[in-house]
Amino acid sequence: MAKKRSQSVPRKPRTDAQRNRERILEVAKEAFTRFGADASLDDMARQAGVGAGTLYRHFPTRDTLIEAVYRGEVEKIAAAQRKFAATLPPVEALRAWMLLFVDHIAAKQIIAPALNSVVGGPSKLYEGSRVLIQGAIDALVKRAIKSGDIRKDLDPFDLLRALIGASYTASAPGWQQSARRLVDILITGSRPRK
Amino acid sequence: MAKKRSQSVPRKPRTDAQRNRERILEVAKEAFTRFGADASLDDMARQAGVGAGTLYRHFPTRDTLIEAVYRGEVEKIAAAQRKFAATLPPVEALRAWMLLFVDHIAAKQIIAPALNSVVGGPSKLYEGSRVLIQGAIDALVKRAIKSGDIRKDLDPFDLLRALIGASYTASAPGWQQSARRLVDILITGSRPRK
DNA sequence: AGATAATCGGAGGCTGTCTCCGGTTGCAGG
DNA sequence: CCTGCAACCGGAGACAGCCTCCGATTATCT
Repeated sequence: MAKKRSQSVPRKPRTDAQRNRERILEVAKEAFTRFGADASLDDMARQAGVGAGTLYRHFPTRDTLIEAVYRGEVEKIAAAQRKFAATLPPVEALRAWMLLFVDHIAAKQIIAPALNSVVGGPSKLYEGSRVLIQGAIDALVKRAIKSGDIRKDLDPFDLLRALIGASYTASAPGWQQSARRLVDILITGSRPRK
Repeated sequence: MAKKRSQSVPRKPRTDAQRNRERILEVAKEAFTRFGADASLDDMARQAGVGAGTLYRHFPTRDTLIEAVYRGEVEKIAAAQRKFAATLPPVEALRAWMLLFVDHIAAKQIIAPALNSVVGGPSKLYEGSRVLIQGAIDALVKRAIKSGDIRKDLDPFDLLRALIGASYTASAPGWQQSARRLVDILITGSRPRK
């Protein structure tokens, strides 16, 4: 009775499948940032040297592919929260994180559309990412509230919504300064009424 | 030599053309709000009882159609600015207008994508609307600055960007309260540093 | 009414999405 | 090693939406 994989253990994926999956992800990342969220999937398949069927088996819908591509990005943002919280005073941590958020989002145009669901749209696809992002800003806001720098009744979501707006318009010239100013306004507006 | 329309005067449009144009606009408004910005144009043509060719002659691209549909909405928003400015104190006028903006935008999902260009995206298609919206918020902000309720160095665009974010996420439950809170935060954050 | 110019609308080319399935290839167990 | 099975591969093709083209139709002017 050494090994028996009758049905429970799904068997480890074949190496070629794994390789293909990664090639597709690579190509997709490139394609999405170049052509936006509606780049041709068939093209990506061709460019990754696989058939369309393979692509669609790995990523049944466009959304699953997008999600897979930008999951890494989301994890970076979540990780940054921990770093900022550990090294900066509450308000500065929040500010730094908000700026980073806008930066990263803006860099990858893909994400913006997907974020709709992050903040509560109908699709349940991005649930995992939603949890990460929300957890990050929740922690930062909670900390800033505790230190008395932020109004007690602030809903972190409100800030998130505004940030998404900023990222949507990130193509416009001078958006970086604008984003910085917007973050300032938001933080100022979130301080306790004196 | 009574009338001569050799080439200059373009001749008034045929009544059937006019009628078709309006039917298309009606159907398009409905379709866009129901299915979002990428509803099928061929479907609209069918539903309006015209051929695809007719639709595309009236509105060469999807964007021109969108613009035509939401132009009315934009004009309403611009008009409201004048009303508010005439009847409310500066800050309240600004607040009221911002809320109205989010409301109207949210009602028509179509607009959000189009607004990218309003705030300065690459497309020149929505130039007219951009001018209207920008003029409105400029006037309100300028007035509130003059009355000393708003920081002198505030860029109206910054507010606009945040509002667009709010409208993007307007499908989420409770977005109306969220929008209201966000507007409050923005206004508070825009007051002069004491 | 007749000429003229604009409009109508559907057929059809094109492109992209997604499915289906025969052929192929890696992965155990003998 | 080698054999069988399960999983994977990939391209053909059905389908849908976008947009164009052009013969037939209809309004407008003289």
